[in-house]
Amino acid sequence: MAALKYSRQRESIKEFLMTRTDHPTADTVYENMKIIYPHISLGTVYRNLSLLSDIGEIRKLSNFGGSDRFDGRTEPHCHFICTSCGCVQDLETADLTEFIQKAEARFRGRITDCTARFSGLCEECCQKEKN
Amino acid sequence: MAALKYSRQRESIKEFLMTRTDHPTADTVYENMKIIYPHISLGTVYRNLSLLSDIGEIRKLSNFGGSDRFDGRTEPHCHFICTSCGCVQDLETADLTEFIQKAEARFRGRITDCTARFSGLCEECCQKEKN
DNA sequence: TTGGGTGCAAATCTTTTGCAGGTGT
DNA sequence: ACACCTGCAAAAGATTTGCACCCAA
Repeated sequence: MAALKYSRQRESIKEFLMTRTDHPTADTVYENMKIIYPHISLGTVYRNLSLLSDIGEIRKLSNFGGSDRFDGRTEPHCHFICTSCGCVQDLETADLTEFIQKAEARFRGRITDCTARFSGLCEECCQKEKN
Repeated sequence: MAALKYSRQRESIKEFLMTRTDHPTADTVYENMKIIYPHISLGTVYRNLSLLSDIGEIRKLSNFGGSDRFDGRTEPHCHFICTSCGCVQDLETADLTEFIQKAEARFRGRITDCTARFSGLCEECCQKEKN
């Protein structure tokens, strides 16, 4: 494991993700970083996203249908994706730990993490459907 | 929705998936189909996998780190991926429905599906670690 | 000074698609 | 015959990587 050196790009990427709750894609991060660093490259964004997610400072949400998304919240929580508008939201699920324990009880290996993803209609799309 | 016509390639792909429990990637399916149909194309494999998954005869498991994987089992069940060897296994989780209900109780939209994915060490890798 | 970080561009990998010809119904 | 399906190849997207230069420690 290489020693980590400070980089303002990486700090900005992390800060940016902390301010967002919509789980942006790498490209969205890139677009926003360009405002601050006009010459930043997509490669740098990917490298840092991957690095941050490796050291656990952000979470990478693999394929919700298109590009990967990134999440500044690292505590365990679940995600919801709307099948109509495609938005991704956080979901509070208090029983995640319990759920993991139950699963581990009947599994012959070791479970350390769980990613639960719900899908359906978000509040907004639910409303629209009624009209 | 277009009318569905029989195709031996599609049947073989489905049959193949039913015999496997390791959730192969499109490329693995392709390699195996080539044994039966030497001239089959990767495009055909992708088209059929996507079609079968649309009509619910197979399940598509999006990004477990690399390519998508496909599952011949369609009843609700969870998956486990080993962080060490990368294998993907089925996991029996009886309480999935209950888990969904609990989540829906505190959500202001409608939840219709849930995909839960566990990670950790599989039985084999657990053993190896002890040595 | 040194090794990590960056920008740039090319390369890779996965998946999708246009097209012309083949095939089930 | 009419759609749908296929093989082939090119295209499209997303992510990774090689390289030369830059910068934090």
